[in-house]
Amino acid sequence: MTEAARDEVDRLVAAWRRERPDLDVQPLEVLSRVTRLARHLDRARRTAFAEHGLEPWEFDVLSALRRTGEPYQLSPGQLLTQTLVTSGTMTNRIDRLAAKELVVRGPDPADRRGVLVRLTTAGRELADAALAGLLKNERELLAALPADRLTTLADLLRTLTLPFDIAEH
Amino acid sequence: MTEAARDEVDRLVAAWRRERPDLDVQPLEVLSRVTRLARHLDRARRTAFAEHGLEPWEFDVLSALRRTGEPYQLSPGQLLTQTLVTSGTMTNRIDRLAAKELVVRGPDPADRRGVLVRLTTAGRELADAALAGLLKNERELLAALPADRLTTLADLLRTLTLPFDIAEH
DNA sequence: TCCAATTATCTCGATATCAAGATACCGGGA
DNA sequence: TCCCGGTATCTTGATATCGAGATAATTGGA
Repeated sequence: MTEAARDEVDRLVAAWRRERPDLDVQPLEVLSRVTRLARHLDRARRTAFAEHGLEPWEFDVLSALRRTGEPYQLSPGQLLTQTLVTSGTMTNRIDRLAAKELVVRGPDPADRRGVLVRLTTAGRELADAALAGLLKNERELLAALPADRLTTLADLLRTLTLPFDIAEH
Repeated sequence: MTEAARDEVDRLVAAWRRERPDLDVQPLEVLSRVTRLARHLDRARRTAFAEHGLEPWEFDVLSALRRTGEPYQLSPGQLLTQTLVTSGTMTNRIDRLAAKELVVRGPDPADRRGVLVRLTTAGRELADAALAGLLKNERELLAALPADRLTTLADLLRTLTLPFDIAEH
């Protein structure tokens, strides 16, 4: 640990230790980094998707449908739990994606309250192209760590996300 | 690995492996978890801060000023780099915090283009109270991991955030 | 069969955010 | 001294998001 560079969170934590030496601010070492990294990732993704004329939120929805497999359809409610947005937001998103003809909305034959959102061919192709670009981009961001360290990191993060994912059934 | 529970990202990755076995989706194991965890954290923080009548964005700004130490003031530009928002957003935030008399805006004696944002006494007290609540809350979220694992996690995350923090000087 | 509680989706108003451009000021060089 | 690129902040217009409530259909029990 002789010459590892300090990041913004190191500075943040040092500042708190100086100002509030009475508090244990260790949680920030992990959680502030998670928040800040997510923010940076958002920006990086925005640029990556722009090559395909897509916004991050559009990819969120299209990719959820794409990885479901044939016939590439889900209810708005299922899309909610995967994308962590509210129902009003999802309605709005589906409207806009339908206007671009990347998805179509159809009735659910089994439940007349329900709706099924299905990927069009154009939507599927776009999702596939954008995914390839995303993975290429993210692989570069992760190149700083060897594969076994990435596995460790993924495992540690899973421990933290698990309670949330269980809480929502 | 006999009975560890699967989280939402495990399902997501499994779905991609089934649909696109030709792609290496390992990056998602790390980065999707970061994004989703950040989202969950946002919500948890929102609830924690609500006890003090604060929004997360308000704490972002107040805490940056608080940890700077006496006289608790920074320029809008310095606040930008710490909170990762755009300048228009920061102007708006300062306006609203000033309206609630949690900060005051004053001229920078050394640069007439500049502005200095300073915490009021009410702002400082609120920041201190909210920080204590935040740490209590986040410690619970991290209780699932022992201290040495948290250190490992923080180190791994630092490796990923470092390039971003360096890029912006 | 009927009713109440639950579920699924959508509507609407308020608001925070971003991107791009405007304004004002600084500092160095000719 | 004058200019000019660079810097600091603010303004504006467009837009995505949230939260709360509305609507409609389902389910299970009396």
